[in-house]
This record gives sequence, C-alpha cells and structure tokens, in this order.
Amino acid sequence: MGYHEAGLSTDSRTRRSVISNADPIQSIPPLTAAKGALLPPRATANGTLRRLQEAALIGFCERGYHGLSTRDLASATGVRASSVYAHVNAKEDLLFQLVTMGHEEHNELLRKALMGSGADPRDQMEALVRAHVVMHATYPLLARLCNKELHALSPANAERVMRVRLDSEQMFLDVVKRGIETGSFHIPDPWLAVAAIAAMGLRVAEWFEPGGPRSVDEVADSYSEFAIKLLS
Amino acid sequence: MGYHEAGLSTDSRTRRSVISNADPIQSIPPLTAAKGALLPPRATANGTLRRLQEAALIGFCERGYHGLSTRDLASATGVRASSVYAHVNAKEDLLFQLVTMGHEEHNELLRKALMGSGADPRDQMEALVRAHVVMHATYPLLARLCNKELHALSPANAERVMRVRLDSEQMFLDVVKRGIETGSFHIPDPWLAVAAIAAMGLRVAEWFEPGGPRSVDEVADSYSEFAIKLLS
DNA sequence: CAATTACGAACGATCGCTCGTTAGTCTAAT
DNA sequence: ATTAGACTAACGAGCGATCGTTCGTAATTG
Repeated sequence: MGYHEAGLSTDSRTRRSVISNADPIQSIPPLTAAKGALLPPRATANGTLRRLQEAALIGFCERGYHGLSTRDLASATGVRASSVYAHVNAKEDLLFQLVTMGHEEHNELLRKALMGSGADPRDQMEALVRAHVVMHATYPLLARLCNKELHALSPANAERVMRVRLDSEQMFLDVVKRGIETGSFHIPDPWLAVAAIAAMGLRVAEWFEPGGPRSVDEVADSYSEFAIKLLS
Repeated sequence: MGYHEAGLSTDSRTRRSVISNADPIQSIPPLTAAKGALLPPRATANGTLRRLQEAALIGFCERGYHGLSTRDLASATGVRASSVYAHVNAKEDLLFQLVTMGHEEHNELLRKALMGSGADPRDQMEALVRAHVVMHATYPLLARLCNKELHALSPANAERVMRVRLDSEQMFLDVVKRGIETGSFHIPDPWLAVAAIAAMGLRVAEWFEPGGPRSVDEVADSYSEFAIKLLS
C-alpha cells in the first residue's frame, strides 16, 4: 500500500457553504508540512499506528479534537475508518498518546537540563529555559496539542498528564526559590515569575517555523537571557 | 422566563463510557462560574442573544467549538435548539461575534493605554503591557477563546480577526523600535522581544482567577516591570 | 395587525464505533 | 516441501446516536 501524505481534506464538519475567496493575510500558519520530525524519538510506534499518530497530531491541531473525524483521520493516514480500530481502542487514545508523549518529553528535557548544569541558580535557570524553548520549537505541533486539547481527555487521563505538568513546573519553581535564597534573583512572587517565563516559551510553538529566519538556538539564547533579566 | 445558569451537562459527544472516579488533582479549572462580567461593555446584546453568547463562551472554552453542540448550547441558555436560529444565522456566528468582541476590546484597550501615556517608550511599554494583562485577567474566558478557537472560523472571518490582531502587535513593535532608537531599550531582535512580552500576558488568561490571591493590578504591575527589565 | 420569539418535528449528513470477513504472513507439525 | 492453524491488518457494511439546520406554527408583544 502506498504511503499517503498526511494531507487533510477540507473540513467536512463545516456544513454551511462559505465564500472562501480572499486568502487570509496571515491566518493560522499552514502546518500540514513541517520540516523536522513531528514526534520525538520516544515515539516508538511505526507503520500504520505511527502514521495515525502523525495524522492525528496535524488534524487535531488544525481543527481541534472534535473537529477531526475518524474518517478524515483514516483518510489522511491512507486507511479506512474501521481499520483505525485495529490500532487504537478509541479516538481519545490517540490524543492521550500524543499528549502523554509531549509532556514526558518536555519533562525529561527539563530534568536532563537541570542535571547537566552547575549549582548556580542562574545557570540552572538558563538551562531550564533553553530546554523549554527547544522543546516548543522542535515539536511545535505536539506542544500546541498539549496546550489546547487537554479538555478532550477523560478526567482520569487528564489527571495523569497534569501530574507530569506540575512536576515540570516545580522544577522551575525550585530553581527560582533557591536563587532568591542565594541572592541571585530578586523577585517578590516566585510563582508569578515562573508563570511569565514559562509563558514566553510556550508561545514559541505558535509561531516558530523550523525553516524560518531564527534558529532554535538563537531563540533559546534570547529567551534564557530574557528570563535572567526578568529575575534580576 | 427564568435565567438559567450556564451550567453545561456532561459531554454528550464522548460516547465511550469512561471510569471517571478519582477527581483530578488539578485538572482544567472549573470556569463555569466566573466572578466578574463574562463579556466587556462593548457587548451590547441583551436577553436571549446575550445568554447565548455567554453560554457559547463558556462552552466553547470548556469543550472546543466542535465539542459544544447547538442543543447543549441551547440547553445551557434555557431554550430549545431551534430557537437559537432566531438570534443567529449559524453556530459560527456566535464564535465570530465573541472572537471579534475580544480582539476589538483588546485593541481598543491598547490604543487607549498608548494615548494616555507620555512620550517615554518605557512609559508607553508599561502602559501597553498593563492594558494587555488587564484584558486577559478581566476577561479570561474571552481571551482563551480568541487564542484557541480561531481555527473554526471561516477564512473570511479569520482574516478580519487577524487584521485586528496584527494591528495590536504593531503597537508593541512600534514602541520597542522607537525605544531602541532613543536608547531606552537594548535588544537585537525587537520582534522576538515583543513575542515574549505578549506571551507572558496571553498566558494570564489560563490561570488568573478574579477571586484569587493576586489582584489584577498586582499582576499588571509585575508584568510591566518584567517587560521593562526584559527590554533593558 | 405585524413583528418577534419561542416551539416540536424532522431533514439529510455525519458521528464514533462494531461486526463479520478476507487476504496475507508467520510458525509448527506433517 | 507442504500444509494446517494462528495471527494480523485491512476491508465494506452498517449500527444507533447526534450533528447543524430548516420549517410550519403558536404565543406574545408593540
């Protein structure tokens, strides 16, 4: 069977016909064809399941979880709708797999960054922000999914994801608190600063393009510098 | 007719039964009952249309555009599904009304902030960030909708919204560029700094609670200080 | 009387998903 | 070497439910 490119047809859920002339001046960027790998190396699935995951990633991002039907998902994968269920138990499983993947990759990158940096809170924070930005610039679709479609998860699955998220947040918070104790940082509200720093990186996934004018490293450098300035 | 609270029933679109014990440790915050007004004063609609807008705002945020059916929307409004169409031509109209409202309110707040500040780029930036944060903390649901559900708009409607958005971005960019010229700011990449500063404020809508430990002013103060530090 | 707002019924389309079947592939016994 | 059986992944058909929307009509309002 030939490998179908994960191109999604026009949204079959918008029934009302729409005058679709006038290409938007700068609408949502066309994310159907990203440059690098869509999924991190920890995504071990291959074959049809892998293509399902990648098509789901693109489709959920472009249309939202409920906006992508299993038939369109199957079509983008090059398979029939019924065949999807030979690989997953439910549509939600795909979302959960992707969101889990994203959160665990993010958490591991942060952890490694922290382990690889010295004892200076400034170095630690730079490493954290760098890893945070690298994640969001390297896997922007996955990051977007993790931040926009959590509502479609069952409560039990959402809880598992949130646990990882809180753990990641705690890493930032611990570094900031220790930096205040050691006199490196001068901030009255550690949580608020962490929220601001994390937010900068999160948003990178919304505009970064692998082939664009800025390299991942340039953005990571700038943002870690921003973070240090912000904390000083 | 009694005013129905905009309580949404459990998601009727998730068919597969799910073991939903174990309340999530900190899942998506319950946004069904916000403290202040859901919509800015520029929302002139009253009566049923107003309640439709507010129920749509809550529902679209909680479940995504395609995740909220017109029947659930009507039910939350205290009306039948067919009655919705006495007030709007299509489901998308409600999303467009809300998203337009949010973007125009945001744009106007920025413009007023800029007009009310002096000639110093630092003051101007502080005013912009303050307005930016105030918007996202005062109308968090509206802000979330504006940043998560644009994909469900028709291309023509998305274009109109993006025009306002680009105009708002330009205000930040102009102030930063002039600040560099006057020697107030020292950064190599104005756009990147604007992206970072804007991102901090955008994220406020995801966690801010009107009755929470931090007041709107406190957050706005901190974030405008962050922005100045970041640009220096 | 005209306009507005609500309603129940129902339209065709699409939803997530299940079922029985089939073709291909690997293993193991003949 | 061949065959039997188990397993896999794909398929078309179709299930009941729900989708966004339309329509004719009744009640209310100015």
